[in-house]
Amino acid sequence: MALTLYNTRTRRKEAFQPINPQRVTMYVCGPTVYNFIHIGNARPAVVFDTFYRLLKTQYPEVVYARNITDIDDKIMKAAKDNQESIADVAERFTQAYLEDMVSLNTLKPDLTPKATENVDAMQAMIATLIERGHAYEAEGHVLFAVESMEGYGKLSNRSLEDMLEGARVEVAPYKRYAGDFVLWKPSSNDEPGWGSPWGYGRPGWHLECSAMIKAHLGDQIDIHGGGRDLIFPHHENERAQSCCSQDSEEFVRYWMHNGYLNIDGEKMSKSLGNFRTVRDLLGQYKGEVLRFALLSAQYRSELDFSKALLDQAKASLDSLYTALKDCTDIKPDMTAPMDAQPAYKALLDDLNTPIAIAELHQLAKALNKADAADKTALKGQLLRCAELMGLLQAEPESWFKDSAGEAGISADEVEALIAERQQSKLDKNYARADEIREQLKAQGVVLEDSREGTQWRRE
RNA sequence: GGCGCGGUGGCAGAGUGGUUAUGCAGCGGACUGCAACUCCGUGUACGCCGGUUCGAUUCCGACCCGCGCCUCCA
Repeated sequence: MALTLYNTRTRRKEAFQPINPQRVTMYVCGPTVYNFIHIGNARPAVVFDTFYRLLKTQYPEVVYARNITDIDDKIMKAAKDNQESIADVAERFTQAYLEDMVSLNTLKPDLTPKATENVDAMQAMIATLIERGHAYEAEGHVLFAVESMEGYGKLSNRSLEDMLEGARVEVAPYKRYAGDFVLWKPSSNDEPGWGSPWGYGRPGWHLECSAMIKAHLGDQIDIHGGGRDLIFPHHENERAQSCCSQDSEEFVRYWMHNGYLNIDGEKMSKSLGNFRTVRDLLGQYKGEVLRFALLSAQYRSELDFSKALLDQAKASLDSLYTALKDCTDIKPDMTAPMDAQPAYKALLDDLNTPIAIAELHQLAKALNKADAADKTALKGQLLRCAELMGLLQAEPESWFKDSAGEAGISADEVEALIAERQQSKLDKNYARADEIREQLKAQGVVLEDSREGTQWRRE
């Protein structure tokens, strides 16, 4: 089965052909740790995690790196505002991020490089760029000279003239050319920094990814991912740094960018302030619900974030888990080949998760209707297809009985009321039985009677 | 000003030059003490106007509307 994906650089879908089929490399831009991540930040984490899972089914080794930007002016500001050290702020939000990633059921990347641990590699790259005539020093800064690179702007599909025409930024006086960007900038004594041939200072934002890719993955990688808003300037500049510091026209084979998460039709962003943190949402919804919602649209599309979206995600998962709950005693066959699975094929086509999810529903429906003999295979197919998307990995029992956020009525209390209701039913006291049903319903607990007894679940 | 994306049934969201997913919600039915779950049935929607075509939601052109990047941002 061939994997195809949309390459931002060429602006079309291409068959995926890794540089080395024995070892596929993928780098995704992680967070700048100055705050909790918002649900929009979670989208690339979930999308590329799914892509990572998919790649692992096709290649013997996949090396996935997702960085942590732990030195940045925004972190410095947060530290100042909170009267905390920069290291403490970075550490605190790094831990929070990793916890959020666990809640969203993302696999741990193979590498999680931190900017502050790779300053040497960054300085080495700066030195090379200066040596090769692509960078220059000015007033304590080192700047990348964009005019020195043929093809600058190729990734984001824009020309230097066009960019400057619409420019809304003031041009620093020490720049030779308005579009030049910072590789190294000076720090004052009370600011964090490192000694360097260009003075005490700190790296520019774009540099860390270039340097860490080179240091940890090599001169060329297969896939580089991130949100659409990183295409320019971040990835354009990364490309400039990497390509110009070595003799290669491209250092990334496939650039992949996810679309925005919107709120009321507008991009969710920290600067607009219209965001919801993952942390906050986890108080009301399980991580799997958030994950499902993020995968309910194809990754390049915009996705409108709303309560309705999450409620629908929850309802869909309830329906899928119901199918699993009803065959808890069936041992799934997890060995059948995946190649023919429609859900798998859909994912191989540029990660078409909406179709893959639709196929999950088809499998669940087939499972509900199947004879006992067929359930083993169908349950296995459902679980394996879902696993590719990081879904349906919980026990149905806990899915339905664990509460999402604040604990409501306890399981023991529910069981006690069910017992009382059972007795009421035996006594033909249906009024009391219905009263208990209503009482539990009001507390978010639904009862389901069957021949085998009464089951319950939280809504 | 430059570059780019999108407008699909009540909502979400795929897809296709002709047989028009999927989920949620709704409606009818089976099942049920009641209910839930499940199952069965039920919805010809593709912004507007032209063009190409035997046939367009799908291709081409104009238009309208929304959004994004060009500044930190996933």
